[in-house]
Amino acid sequence: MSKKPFYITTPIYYPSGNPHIGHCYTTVACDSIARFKRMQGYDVMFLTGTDEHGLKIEQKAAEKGVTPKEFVDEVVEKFKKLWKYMNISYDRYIRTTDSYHIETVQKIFKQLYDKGYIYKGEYSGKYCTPCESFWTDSQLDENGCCPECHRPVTFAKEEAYFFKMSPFAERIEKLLTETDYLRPKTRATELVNNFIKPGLEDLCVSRTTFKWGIPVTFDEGHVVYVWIDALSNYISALGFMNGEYDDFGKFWPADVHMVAKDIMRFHAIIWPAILMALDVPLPKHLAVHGWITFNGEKMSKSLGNVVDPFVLGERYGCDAIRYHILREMALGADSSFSNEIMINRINSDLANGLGNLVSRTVAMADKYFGGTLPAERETEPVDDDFKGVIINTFTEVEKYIDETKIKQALEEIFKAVDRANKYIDETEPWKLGKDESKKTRLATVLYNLLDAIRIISTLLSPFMPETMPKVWEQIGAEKADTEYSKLSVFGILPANVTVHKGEILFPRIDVDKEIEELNSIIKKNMEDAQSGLSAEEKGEAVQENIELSPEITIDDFAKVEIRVAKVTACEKVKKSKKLLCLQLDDGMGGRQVVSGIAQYYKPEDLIGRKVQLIANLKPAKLCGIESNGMICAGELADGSCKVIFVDDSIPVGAKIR
RNA sequence: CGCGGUGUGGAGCAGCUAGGUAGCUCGUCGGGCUCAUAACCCGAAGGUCGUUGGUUCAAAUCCAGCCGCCGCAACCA
Repeated sequence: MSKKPFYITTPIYYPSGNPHIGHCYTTVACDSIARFKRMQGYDVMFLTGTDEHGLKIEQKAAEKGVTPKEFVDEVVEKFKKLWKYMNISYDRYIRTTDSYHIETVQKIFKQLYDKGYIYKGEYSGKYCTPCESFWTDSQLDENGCCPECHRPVTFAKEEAYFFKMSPFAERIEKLLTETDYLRPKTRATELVNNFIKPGLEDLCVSRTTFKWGIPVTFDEGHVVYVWIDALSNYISALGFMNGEYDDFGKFWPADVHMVAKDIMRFHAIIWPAILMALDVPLPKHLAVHGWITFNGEKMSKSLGNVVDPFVLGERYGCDAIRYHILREMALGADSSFSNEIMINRINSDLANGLGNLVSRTVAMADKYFGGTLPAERETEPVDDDFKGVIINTFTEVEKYIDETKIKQALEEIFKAVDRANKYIDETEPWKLGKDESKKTRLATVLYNLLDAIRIISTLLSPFMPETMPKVWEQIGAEKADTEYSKLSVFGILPANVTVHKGEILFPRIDVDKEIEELNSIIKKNMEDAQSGLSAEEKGEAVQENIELSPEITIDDFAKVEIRVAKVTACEKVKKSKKLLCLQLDDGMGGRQVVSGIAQYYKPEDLIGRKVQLIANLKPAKLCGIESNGMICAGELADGSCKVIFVDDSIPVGAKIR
């Protein structure tokens, strides 16, 4: 009987920086499912990897003065190191710089071209030279200017290849709304309304503005842009259109692609479209999860709250980290990673619940029987309910795993832990231990507990692969006792099982003390990050600017008219997150300016203050509101900005030069 | 009138599709127990289920309006 295949993937991560806890999230989840499926007897292919092309990598490498390949090689090693540390059992690691992947991408590109799904297009008048970017008609702003820098676009005859999306719109809509491809399905309407109903736009799939990518074979100068390059890793890794592997027939279509919500769109719309164009079956499920937030805030390097997985692992063990991540993860929703929640979870579930259960059970077997139970039994009615609950756990967990609901699966397992702790209270083994005539009953109770722990720990082993073997050692379970087929049967451990008292599995953590220490680590990281950032980035930014901005003459400068203006009124632009609408007294009758600083200033912070106004800037509309000029602000390293206020002694309308 | 989601005891959530005693985890308080990692077990307190109105014998659950929060789109002139 051949094993049934199961194919699960993480996204391929973009190695422009070091891996962090966010990367762990998806990967640990996939790893757990992969391990579970292996335990169930599936032939599992678990794929992860890195998406190594693109402009950003090219730039980062240039900053460091190394080649792009050298740059990614280094980061990839860090990813692999982290996965090893987190016990990630991937079967294959794909790098988009691997030659076989390049081969596949080039062939896919060519095939889609030959089939007519990819065509060569031109941007006539839709190229922004300073941004080196192409824009489609609908991307341009109200004035037909570049949506990034809002300078006029040129009629440069840049050419690019496009992938036709529209032929697949209907099928994709059905895929999203009528099948259970998307998990959770709640976001399907959002996708359909935002992207499919307005009409799917053709996708730009090649670039000529950077070199670090897979060359288009039949058109020199063009490089395959991210979509086809990155997404097709899921099939190139199986040997689709390349000679490296021969697993496509076996493992495709994928059972689960797991991704975070920010790249849901690409996997929900673009990837199916590419596959449809290739006439290849679609993957079965796309499991989307949220982001890790830290104390309620989105994780961000500039905030310094990026948790280093290695630091956490050192402190609590990587299984505890894995458990917390998995236990908090809900499909679709964000999950919090505050120190307090994490520590409390580790304490209550792992230390007090599971760890203590193992500890007290083994300790009693040790204390009352010297470690080895006598084989005689004496059952009582209370045992039946207990055994029933434990055995039932298996069915529930299996069901949840098939639905990619890891959180619920873990909840189910820990219900069993609670039930076992309660069983100890029901049976009061410490009383039995004092009565010589009840030794047989006592042995029965302890045996039931040990066998329950056998089931619980086996079910948990895909999630906490490092610790569960230690449990087996303690309860005297042999490898054969922990087989999947024995999870639904009670009484697998030998009747005269011998326990081995061992180390504490999950030490209880002193919450207050620990949080204090973590906070100081975070604080230190933040300081390091800030000093590191500002030194590094400032230096580089200055250099870059000198290189990038061409020299201008005094005449050029004279074209810019900067004047002092006073903010007379200010309000937030409704329905916009970033915009403030300012009324300015410019000494020329007043004007209205819209500025993207709402995240940093409240309207009342600005009213009455004097600012620098670029007075002769061409008017534009933002969110439908007219803006006549702009006010000057300084940009900080973290992307925020500070308005440059003017000394009150300078009169309104004064020209700055 | 851009699109979608969400608002439930101190915190985090389930319940809402198929209306009918409001449930779970953590926390708090009280009790029990002592095998165990100050762990475990039992019990209690604590909720106008965002708000207003409607449908109904009956609404957290259906409908409409309003308010708040989040996401997407848009948006840093």
